[in-house]
Amino acid sequence: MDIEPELCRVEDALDILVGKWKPIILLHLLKNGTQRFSELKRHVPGITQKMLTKHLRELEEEDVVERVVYPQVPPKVEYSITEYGKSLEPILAAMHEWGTKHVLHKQQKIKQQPSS
Amino acid sequence: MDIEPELCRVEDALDILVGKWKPIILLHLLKNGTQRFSELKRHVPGITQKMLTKHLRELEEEDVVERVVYPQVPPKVEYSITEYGKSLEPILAAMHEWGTKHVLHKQQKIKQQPSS
DNA sequence: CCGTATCCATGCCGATACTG
DNA sequence: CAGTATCGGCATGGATACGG
Repeated sequence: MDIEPELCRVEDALDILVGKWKPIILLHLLKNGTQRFSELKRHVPGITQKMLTKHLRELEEEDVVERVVYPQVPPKVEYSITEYGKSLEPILAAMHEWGTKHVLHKQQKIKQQPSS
Repeated sequence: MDIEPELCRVEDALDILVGKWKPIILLHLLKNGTQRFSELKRHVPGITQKMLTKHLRELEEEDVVERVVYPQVPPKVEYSITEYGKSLEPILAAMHEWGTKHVLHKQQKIKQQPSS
């Protein structure tokens, strides 16, 4: 470990990952491979079309996701993780492991703070 | 790998880490141990008092940082990482490694997009 | 089916001034 | 020294309606 804060390159990855639905979108694409817009929308419950479009565009801009449009009626658009995007998986994995390991901590806290 | 998106626990860690100055603050506390408010302010160039206070309070709220006040004049307040907070280090390390490994990718992009 | 456009609420963050 | 108070800009994200 022992990361020099001055040379810290932590922000770059964070910038890509931050966004309300971005992690889940990426995990879906990582696990299930290529997905259509409507498939993603179904699998990410609660997300609106606007946000899904926006996040996908941003991830595309970062070269993390690839977008392929099939010029046909009705339209068909497929999204997939790029090789570059796959390099983010260790980070997601680290966060996921941390999250599963520390669910208890969170539950303890809720006990301490009795609801109104 | 192969994280089930449905059981995804990625957001918890992310919520703690997200904030303009939080990663650098944590990195400093991890590397240099206990630090006074003014020390942190010096070592995090550009941060305002307000943001430093705010972020530290939020990290404290998450049990990631501990705050110790010495009741004396002039005031002295020391901050340090908790054991729980240290568990975040692998995540920071993963992001840092990713960042250093992919600086080049970013530079390539800038070349492709000639400035105005 | 895969988007845009618009409106709007909230929150993050900076700048600045003030305090025990 | 270590904060708090106030103001204001800007980005994020939700709701909804519309379009090719």
